[in-house]
Amino acid sequence: MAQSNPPFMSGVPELLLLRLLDQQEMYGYELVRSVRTITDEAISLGEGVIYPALHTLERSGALKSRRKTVGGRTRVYYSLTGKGRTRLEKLANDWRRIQGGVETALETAVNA
Amino acid sequence: MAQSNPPFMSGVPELLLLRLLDQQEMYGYELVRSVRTITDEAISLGEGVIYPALHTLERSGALKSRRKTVGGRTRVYYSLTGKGRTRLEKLANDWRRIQGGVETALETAVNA
DNA sequence: CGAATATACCTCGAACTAAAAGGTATAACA
DNA sequence: TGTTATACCTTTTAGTTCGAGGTATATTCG
Repeated sequence: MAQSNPPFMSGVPELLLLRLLDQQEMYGYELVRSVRTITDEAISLGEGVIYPALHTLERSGALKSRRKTVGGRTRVYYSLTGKGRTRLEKLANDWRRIQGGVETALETAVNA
Repeated sequence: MAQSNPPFMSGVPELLLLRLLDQQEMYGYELVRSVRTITDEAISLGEGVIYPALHTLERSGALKSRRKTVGGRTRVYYSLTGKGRTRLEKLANDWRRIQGGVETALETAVNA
């Protein structure tokens, strides 16, 4: 019945968001730019990725939010919960494991 | 009309296959185990990923194949073409770029 | 003043990848 | 003889991300 695991490479957008929000609270529109900036332009996530991800993370209890009106515009600021911090640790470890695997593959000569 | 780019993280299975086949010709069933081995168990790709990927790569001209019968069993050996080598370079660069981006994000402190 | 751009939120549909399961067939081993 | 290992393959499903679109207010510039 094809009970599928998530693709092994996925979760990077989530990882980046959690990492950024672990350092300071931010709002969605700000995160769009911050992701691009902090990854040195290597990764660019559109609003169509960021907003749904934030909602999912909040629903899962990894983030909490509060609305704040600044100069007539409403912003939704997100920050990490304890659960979110745990999740961040897990995803960071997963990533490092994958990354190490790929690196080994790219650098190791296959000695038959 | 939603002409979507491939997800930015993808192409790792393809990268691993090209990398392995750049070193020596191999057949599908062998690659299933080699991927697991060379990535130090970090990445495991099933046959449902490997075989379709090989076919796609061959169709695109990155791989060429030859059949070889060994002990009553037919194996399809794949090896890189020039095009495949170019593709490997590209994917390896893409990967390093992404990897660097994530690493920076994980390690950089956000100084407001 | 009016128009264009920037800020800020959001959703929906399509595209793409990868996972799992299932299917065939031969050989080896117990 | 039956089970496990080798070796190929496809199809279905699930999951993620992408792009396009939609709303609304503020600012900037001609």
